[in-house]
Amino acid sequence: MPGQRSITEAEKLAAAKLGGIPIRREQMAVVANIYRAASAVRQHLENSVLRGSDLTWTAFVVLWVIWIWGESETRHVAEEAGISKGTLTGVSRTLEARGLVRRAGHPTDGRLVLLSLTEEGEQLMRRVFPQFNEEEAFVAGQLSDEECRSVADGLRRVVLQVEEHGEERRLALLDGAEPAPRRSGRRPKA
Amino acid sequence: MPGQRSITEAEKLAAAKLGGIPIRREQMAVVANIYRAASAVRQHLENSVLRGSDLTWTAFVVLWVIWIWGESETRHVAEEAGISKGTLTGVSRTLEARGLVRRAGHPTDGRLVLLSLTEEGEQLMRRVFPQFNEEEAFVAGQLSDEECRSVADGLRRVVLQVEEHGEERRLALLDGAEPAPRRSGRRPKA
DNA sequence: TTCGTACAATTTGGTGCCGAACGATATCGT
DNA sequence: ACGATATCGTTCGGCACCAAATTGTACGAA
Repeated sequence: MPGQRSITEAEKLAAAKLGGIPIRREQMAVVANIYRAASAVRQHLENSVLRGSDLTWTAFVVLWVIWIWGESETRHVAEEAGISKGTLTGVSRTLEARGLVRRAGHPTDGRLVLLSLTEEGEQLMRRVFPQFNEEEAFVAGQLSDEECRSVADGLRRVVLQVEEHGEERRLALLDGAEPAPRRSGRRPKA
Repeated sequence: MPGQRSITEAEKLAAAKLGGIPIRREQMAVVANIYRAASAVRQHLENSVLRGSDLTWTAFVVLWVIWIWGESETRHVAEEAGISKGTLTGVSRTLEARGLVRRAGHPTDGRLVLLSLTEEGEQLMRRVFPQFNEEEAFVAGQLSDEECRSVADGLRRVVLQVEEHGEERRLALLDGAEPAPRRSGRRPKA
């Protein structure tokens, strides 16, 4: 994890490198710390409670979504879990092979697949989630309940900003230019 | 990205599933939103400024660290960038192949490798970082400067909590038991 | 009926990324 | 000197993960 040589020092150095071009310091700090915190939290949870049950972060999130919302269509699960449909196909099949998840076709629409927890999956979540939540409490241990609410609210506003205006913003930035291909992944046919 | 069916509803459902076992709601919300925000921000930045320069998030972070701190030993870069040493080996070699990074042996300690930016790498950062920072400002657009500081401070406390007490906490949780192997990755020899 | 279009999940190609094992170098104790 | 030990960076095995291509199902229009 980050050595935290202090972000404000980094800002000064960045400013120097740019020869006076102004930097949005607060916004830079918030983004940097969002990412640091996410890595730290994920790593802590994986290495404490999740590994004990042989679950990756993503696998746990998927189980959690199905647990909470009940039997759901895969595209909804993928969106809620924040992963692509393709990734979910693999993860859900792994979980099915381990007997934690059931995959069933939709009764009337043959295109859909419904995911639900098996009894074993339910038991797992009843056992693991309290431990998970306990560690969530640990990582947030330096924040009061009120501070947690405040931070969570600020982050929610960031998520909403990207969800509501991100696409439009990206289009404006490109301004007609082709979207620039991704380096990795399957190459476009054309 | 997440459909945000509302976290408070999720809490109620989770509470119901646990039959009255109490949940640390605020802490749960803060962790969930840290992760949602991190994904949203990363995705937005990758799909706007980074793809235009054919950089992944990780590659950019690595370049940024070297740019800010100057020629550095790889283990420091890895820690600061929040990735493992093994990952850095691959990333830095890719960047070297693209002419953005130089890799040099340490003059007196033969085990070390020093990373620095080439002139081309410097130019790239002078060009890309302002765009990057502009998008950082965009994603934080719904927060005032003061709110940014407050959120960043809260997140910093989370990071510090994990850095300072995470290891000890994990050991206490295991309480003597073997650390439980990871599902993926190379198998232990024993 | 039979297209064509829309939309579902899956397959595929390729990088990201972690952590155990490994090989090379440095350092300390004797 | 010289082996034991620590500490680099690298290699390697394997899942995560995205986005394009593909395959399969549904459904309205001709």
